Amino acid sequence: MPELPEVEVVRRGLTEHVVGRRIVDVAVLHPRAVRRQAGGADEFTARVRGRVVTAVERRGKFLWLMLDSDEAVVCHLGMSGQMLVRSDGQVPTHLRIAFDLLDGQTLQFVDQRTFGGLFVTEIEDGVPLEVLHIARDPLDPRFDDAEFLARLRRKEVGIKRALLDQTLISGVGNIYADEALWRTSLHYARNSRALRRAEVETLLANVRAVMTEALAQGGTSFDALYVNVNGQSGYFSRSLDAYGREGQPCRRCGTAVVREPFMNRSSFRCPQCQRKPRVSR
DNA sequence: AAGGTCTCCTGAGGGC
DNA sequence: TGCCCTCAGGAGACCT
Repeated sequence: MPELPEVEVVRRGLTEHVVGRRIVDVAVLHPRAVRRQAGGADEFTARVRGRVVTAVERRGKFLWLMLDSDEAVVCHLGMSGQMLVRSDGQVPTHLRIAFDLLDGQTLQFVDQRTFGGLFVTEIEDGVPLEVLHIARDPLDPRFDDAEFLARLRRKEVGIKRALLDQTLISGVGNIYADEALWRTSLHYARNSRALRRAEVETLLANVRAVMTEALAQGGTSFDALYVNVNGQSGYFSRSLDAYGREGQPCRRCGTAVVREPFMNRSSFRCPQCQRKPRVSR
């Protein structure tokens, strides 16, 4: 479950269901799920077993469980990861890691494609070591708009690439990048250096607005891969204006939305409202 | 240094 | 029914 709103839905669910609970045992069922753990599954298990979860935090698409050892279990959901809390004893097909909680519930990391994963690490300044290089996300009150603008001007990069660069601004993925660009009437290839301050401010306001609206609706789910900790889907997909709307009329001007290859995936835009820049300045 | 391309995986859906 | 193709909410490693 990838972008910020979907990860935040999971964070809130975990806060409700696992904070204060003790992890009595943990089983790693697929080694790829802990490939970022030095020492592998044995090390992961040793550092997690017996610990109490004290908080669940997030930066961008990274999520972590704080432990009473002052270490953190960091989680990235990748393309298809889920964190599920259940008490019905069911074992999903792609279960990769299972945490047995003292209260009888099971916390499951389920991941069809195994692009996601978990690892235990140390905390520095409140953030796991491996998350330190990730920028604050736009819903973080300490996100610095002026610094973001300054960094955009220090480079010459297409604006969508910049939105997807987790070291510049975190939490934005392919869906919300396309939605925010549509709302701002910007083409994805607009040069970051040439954007006016007001355009960047409007873009940031739209990133925040679309993510806040999506969060209120439980995130974007196209299928059962993207669900909250109870297995329920969000319903923001019905509110999308650009993403996935190839051939359908732009909700602003009626022109058919186009899909174009971009960074080995797809970008959706209105060819009328989001004109291709003539030159990259 | 920016921007292509490929890779890691599994599964769904379309065309024939 | 099967087979082959393309595609998917991420992201790091190469190459030019």
